[in-house]
Amino acid sequence: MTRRATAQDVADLAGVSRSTVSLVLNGRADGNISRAKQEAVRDAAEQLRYTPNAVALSLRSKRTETIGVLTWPDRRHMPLALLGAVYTAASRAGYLLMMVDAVQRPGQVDALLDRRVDGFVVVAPELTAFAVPEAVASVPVVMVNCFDESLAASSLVPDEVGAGASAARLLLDAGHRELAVLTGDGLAGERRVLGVRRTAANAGLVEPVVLAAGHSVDDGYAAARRLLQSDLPPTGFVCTHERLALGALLAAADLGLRVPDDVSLVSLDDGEDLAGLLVPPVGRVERPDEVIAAHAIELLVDQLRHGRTDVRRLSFVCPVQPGSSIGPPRLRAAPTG
Amino acid sequence: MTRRATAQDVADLAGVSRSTVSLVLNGRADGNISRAKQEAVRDAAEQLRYTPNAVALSLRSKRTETIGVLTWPDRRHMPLALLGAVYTAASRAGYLLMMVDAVQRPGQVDALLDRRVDGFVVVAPELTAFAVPEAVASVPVVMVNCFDESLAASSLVPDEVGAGASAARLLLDAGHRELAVLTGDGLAGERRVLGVRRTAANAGLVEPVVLAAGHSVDDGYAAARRLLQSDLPPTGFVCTHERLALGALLAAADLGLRVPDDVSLVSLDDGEDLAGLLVPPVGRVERPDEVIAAHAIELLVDQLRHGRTDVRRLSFVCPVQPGSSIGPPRLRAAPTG
DNA sequence: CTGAAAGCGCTTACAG
DNA sequence: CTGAAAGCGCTTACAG
Repeated sequence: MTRRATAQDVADLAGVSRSTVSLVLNGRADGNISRAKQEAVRDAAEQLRYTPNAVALSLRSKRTETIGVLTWPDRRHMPLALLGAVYTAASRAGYLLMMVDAVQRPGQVDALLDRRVDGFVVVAPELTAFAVPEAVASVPVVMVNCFDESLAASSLVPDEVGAGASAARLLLDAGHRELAVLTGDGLAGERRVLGVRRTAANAGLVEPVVLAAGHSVDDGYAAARRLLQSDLPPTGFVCTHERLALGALLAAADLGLRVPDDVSLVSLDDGEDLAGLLVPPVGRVERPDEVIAAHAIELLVDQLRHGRTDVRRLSFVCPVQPGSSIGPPRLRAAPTG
Repeated sequence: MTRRATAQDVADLAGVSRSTVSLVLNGRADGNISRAKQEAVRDAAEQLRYTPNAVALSLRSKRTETIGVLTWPDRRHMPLALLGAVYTAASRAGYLLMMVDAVQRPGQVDALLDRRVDGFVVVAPELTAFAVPEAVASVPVVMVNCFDESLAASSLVPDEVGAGASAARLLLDAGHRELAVLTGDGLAGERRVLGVRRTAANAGLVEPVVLAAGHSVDDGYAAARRLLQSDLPPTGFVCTHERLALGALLAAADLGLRVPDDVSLVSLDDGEDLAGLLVPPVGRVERPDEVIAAHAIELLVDQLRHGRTDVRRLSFVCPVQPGSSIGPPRLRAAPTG
C-alpha cells in the first residue's frame, strides 16, 4: 500500500533533474549526460524500483498499449480457444487485453473507448455477421470469426465450406457411401453442411441425411440414436460441432455399437476442445485458432504501430486431425425385397 | 479515426471555461453556474459526444476503476466459470478487468501494476496454495480458489471436504455400500477424497477403493473399466472431477452396463460444466462459482471504495445437484465360496 | 456566478 | 552537458 516512486523521486535521489532521469532511462543519454550522472540515475531507479507510471505515459503518448476485445457467448460457450490464442499473440506483441461482453454489456464498449484502448479485436464464438458499434470504428478494428460487410475492417474467418468438405472426405476415403450430418443452426453449421453436400455430390453419393439436431450433447444423442435405429442407418456421421459428436458417441455405446467398428464418426471443431479427448478420440477437422489469432494480432499491430491500413479478408484452411473413430464401413446385409 | 472531443472543445463551443464544463458535467453546478450556461454546456457536450478521457481522469484521481486478474491454466483448463463470474460481478460494480497468465507470463503482472490497476483478484483453476508476488500486495488483493498463508489477503475457497462428503452421501442415500473414488492429483482431489472416506467410515462402510486415475477422459475411462471388470466391482463411483466422470460413463457404456441401472455415478465439479450435459446427466456436487466470485468482488470493492481492510478467510458450501446417474445398487449374486 | 491556476507523472523540444 | 518549460486532459481549490 506504499506510494510508488516517480521520476521526481529518482531525480531527487540521484541529484539531477526529471528530464535527465527520463533521458537516461529511455536510452537517449549518449553524448548528452555524463557517465557519472547516468550511473547515479540508474542506481537511484533501481534502489527505488522505479518504473514509469503507464497512465501518465498514456496521457502523453495517446497510446495505452492495450487492445479492447469484444466478444460474447453463444448457446454453447465463449470462444475460449480463440480468446486464449488472441491473448498469447497480443502478449507477445506487448499488449494487454481488456475484454468485454459486447452483447450482454454493450455499455462497457464505451468504457473501453473512454480508456483509450489502441484498437479492437472482435472475437465471435461461431462464424457470424456482426455489426460493429459505430464508435468502435474510430480506432483500428480486426474481426475474428466474424465480419461486418459495411465496415472497412479486416476480417479473418475459417474456411467452413472447406472444413465440411474435408470432414466428408475423411469418411469417403475410408469407404463410406451413406453419410449422415448432425448439425445445429447458424452460419458455420450451414457452410459446413454445404461442404459435406458438395463433396458427397461430387463423389456421386446419395444425398446425405442432414439432421438439424441442436446444440447440446443430448441433442446429438437423440438424433444419432434415431438414425442408428432406422431401417437403413448411415455408416458414417459428420457432426458439425463437438457436443453433437459426444452425444453420438454416447448413443452408439448405448446401442451396443462400437466406434469405429460399427459406425464411424467425424467432428468439426467449434473450439470446445472436446472431440479429441474422447474415447476413442474422434477424428476431426480443426479450426486453426492459433493461426487465425496470430494473423489477426499481426494485422492489428501493423495498423497500430506502423499505420498500415489495408483491409484484408482472410479465409483459413482447417486442418484435418485423424482419429480412431474412423474405420471402413461395416458390411451390411443387402436389403431384402 | 477522428480525434475525440475534450472538455476544452466543449468549453469553446459553449463559450465558457473548462472549469465550468467540469462543474456542470459532474453535477456540481447547482447555485454556481447559471441555468443558461448549464444548458449551453450540456448541449455542447451532447453535440460533440463528449465523454471524459479516462486516462486523464485516472492520472488525477489515482484510480483506474480497473481490476487486475491473475490466473493460469492447470492441465485441464482455465478456471473459466470462475473468471466469467468474476467478470460479471466486477462489471456490475463498474470495474473493467485486465487478465494475465501469472504463471506463463509473470512479467505482465508488472505491466498491470504500471497501469495502476486498483486491486487484484487471483483466480486458481483448482484449489491450491499460491505465492502472490510481493509487488502485487501493494494494492488490495483477494484470492479465489487459492490462498497465501503468508499474506494478509482475503481468501475464498470451496469446502472441498464437505463436497466430497456430499458426493458420498448421494450414493449412500441411494443404498450403495461399495464405493469407488476416481481422482486426479492436487489439493482439491485430496480433500474431496478425504470427505468421501470420512463419510464412508462414519456410515460403517468398507473402505472405498480410491484410484489415482489422472486428469483426462481417457484416464477415467481406463480406471473405471478396470474396476468394473474386477471380481467385485463397486456399485457406485465418485469422480473428483468431470473428465473422469465422462470417462467412466463411456467405459460403462462400452461394457454394456447401464447408468444408473447397473452402476451409479457422481461427479464433483471442477468448473468444466461437463457432467450436467451428459446422457444421462451426472449427479454432482457443484462448486458455487457465482457465489464465490460475487463475494470476492464485494470484498475487494469494499476495500477499494470504502477502505475497509479486514481479512476474511471464507469457505463455501458446495450444493448438491441431483442427476439421473444415481439409482439403487444393482443386486449382485452372493459371492461363491 | 465564473475564470485562471495548480497539479496528477510523464517526455520532448528548447534554452543556456 | 543539463535544467526549466510546455503540454497530454482532467478536476478542484482559489480568486475575483
